[in-house]
Amino acid sequence: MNTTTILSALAEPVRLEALRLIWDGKEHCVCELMKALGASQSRMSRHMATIKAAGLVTDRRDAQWVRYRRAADLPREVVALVDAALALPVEQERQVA
Amino acid sequence: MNTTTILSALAEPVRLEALRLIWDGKEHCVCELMKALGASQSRMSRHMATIKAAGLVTDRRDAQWVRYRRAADLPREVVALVDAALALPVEQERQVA
DNA sequence: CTATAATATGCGCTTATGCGCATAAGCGAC
DNA sequence: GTCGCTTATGCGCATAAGCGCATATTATAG
Repeated sequence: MNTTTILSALAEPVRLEALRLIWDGKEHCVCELMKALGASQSRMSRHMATIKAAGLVTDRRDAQWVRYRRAADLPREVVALVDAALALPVEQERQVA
Repeated sequence: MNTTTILSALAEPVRLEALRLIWDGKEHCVCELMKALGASQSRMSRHMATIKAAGLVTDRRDAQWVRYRRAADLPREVVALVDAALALPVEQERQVA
């Protein structure tokens, strides 16, 4: 459990919005998240890897899908941090034009 | 008020520890912080600028010192976030040898 | 004025981050 | 085996972040 790693994982709009979706405790595949957030496949996959490396989610192979879900038994301090981050205003992605 | 900017400001050990010191509401000069955290002068100065840009602290000239203090009237969601971040374990800086 | 102290900043450098593209890998259906 | 779908990853590139060094800036004291 690494404080900076967790905070860095939160400090990116796509990752934070992915966490918002995942925070419901249900399973979400990468394809769902990438569509919901408008991210490319590789981009989404790597962001999920970052969130997973921070320990905030777990993943599970299910046929051709990988199901991500909120990690169980997270320390309450970590849950409080993520909750607090999700309480901040949503950010829009920078548009190109 | 920018969510990612705030989270990025927290996602660095020296900045987070500086915030811990500053979070007491009292004024702290850069020289105090750099000594307390073992950071060089320019490093500390820039980190404080980052925290200030995120809106978490304000500064004030006082003779040759610049006094930083926790920003007043922060939205309660932001205060909750910083509190939650400060509740996580302190990180030690990577030592060279 | 000079000297000293505290802080900010321009510069160059190194490293980290984020991205798309292409491809590999995993899995089910056939 | 092949095909199709989903996900991960190697690669190259562009940009951002972080740092030290030196110097500029701001202020006090004498």
